[in-house]
Amino acid sequence: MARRKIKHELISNESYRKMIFKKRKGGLLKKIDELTTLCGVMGCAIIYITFDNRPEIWPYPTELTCVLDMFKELPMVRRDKVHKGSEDLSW
Amino acid sequence: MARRKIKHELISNESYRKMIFKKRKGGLLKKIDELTTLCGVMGCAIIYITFDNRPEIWPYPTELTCVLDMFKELPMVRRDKVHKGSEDLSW
DNA sequence: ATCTATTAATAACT
DNA sequence: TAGTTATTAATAGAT
Repeated sequence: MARRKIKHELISNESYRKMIFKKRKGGLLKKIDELTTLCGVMGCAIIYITFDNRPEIWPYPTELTCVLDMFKELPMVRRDKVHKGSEDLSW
Repeated sequence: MARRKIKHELISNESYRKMIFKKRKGGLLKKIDELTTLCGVMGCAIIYITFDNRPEIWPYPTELTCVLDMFKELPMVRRDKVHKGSEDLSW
């Protein structure tokens, strides 16, 4: 969505990759904010940043805690479905 | 981004809200897929869908497990920072 | 479920 | 490194 299309593959140049990450990170956060606000759902994104070995969570730590707590409280049979992988990726 | 702008607030009509959710869910999944592929990071989105009481996780359950395991393995001092909320939402 | 007019996101440039 | 612009991508409303 810009001057040119970008190939759907790992960006080999590290500084360019980090620049793109920083830009798209903001865009993703905005999308999550919009989805949760418009549709009345709670949610977050968790990204594990391989190149500097730290995770990042959006939009809010409080929101994350809430969502993760719900995940922990799921009946085990449902969690198993997640861990084993279901076709449509949801229950 | 369409025929008209949409207000950044909860959509009151339930059937319309669900339609928008379904559409934007796909868009968000694509954005996550692009970010993780282009930038070489692992990540997922967790959305807790209030209206039918079930969570949904993208992109892959295996990916989720991996990311959540990393979260669990963080030193407690770092997890505390998340739970209490830091200004820039990352470590 | 598909289409399309329009807005939004963003790759390259500065 | 932050801001601008040409262009592609996402999507609201319609079909």
